[in-house]
Amino acid sequence: MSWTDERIDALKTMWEAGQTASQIAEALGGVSRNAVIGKAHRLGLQSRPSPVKPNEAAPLDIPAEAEPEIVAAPVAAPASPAPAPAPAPAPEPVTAAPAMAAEDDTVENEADEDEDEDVAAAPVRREPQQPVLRSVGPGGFVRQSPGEQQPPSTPAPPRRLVPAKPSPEIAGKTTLLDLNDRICKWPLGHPGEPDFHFCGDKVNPGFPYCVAHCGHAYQAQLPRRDRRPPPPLPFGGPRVR
DNA sequence: CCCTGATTCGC
DNA sequence: GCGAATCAGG
Repeated sequence: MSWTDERIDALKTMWEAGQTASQIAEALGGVSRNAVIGKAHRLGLQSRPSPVKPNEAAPLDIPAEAEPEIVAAPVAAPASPAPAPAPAPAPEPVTAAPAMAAEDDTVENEADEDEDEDVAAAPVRREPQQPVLRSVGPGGFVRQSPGEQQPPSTPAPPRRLVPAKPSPEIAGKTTLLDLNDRICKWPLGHPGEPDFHFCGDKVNPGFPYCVAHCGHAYQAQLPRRDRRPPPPLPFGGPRVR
């Protein structure tokens, strides 16, 4: 399995969204957690708080007390409830699938679609290989253990595979696949919901978000006694169920 | 033990 | 460049 542009892009997005290397590896399929980490580093992606790196304190000069240090605000940073990837797309179904789409990795699509669906209305760009996003609960990830995955013993779908159909609500919105280095990755809505999408505005250069959302994600670090108790609203409020 | 990311180093 | 092996903290 090689690092195609799509896979690299997915890696970047998920890494920046706060997914763990394991989750990313599982979502991409065909790569190990180590491979994801190695690739992320080679790409120069910024390290997220590592359990093993106590953070190298700058031994150089500490006198700069003039400006308030900018830190990522954990409250507003949309790091935790990132889009949870769908089950691993079963990279190489070794069992000869009869007459499947040849070129691309096929999305796992157990939902049987009948043919008369009209998908032409959605101008949303679709990559067949991209894992479908799914999530559970407020801020919770879906971790799928190997045991609960689709048994590979049923790899021969009797029906033709149809690319996952994005919901009508997502039409025209910025989806995961639309993300790149230039557009705001601030999530709107909740992963797994039909209209979950991203801000999509032009980024504040050097940041993953637009100027407005940078204002949410990055806040001046105040002295402790002046801090407000952080409102736990990572994504604009708990999911209503 | 499990998890995590970082790093190394042979390929 | 890639990723398994290894390390080390939680």
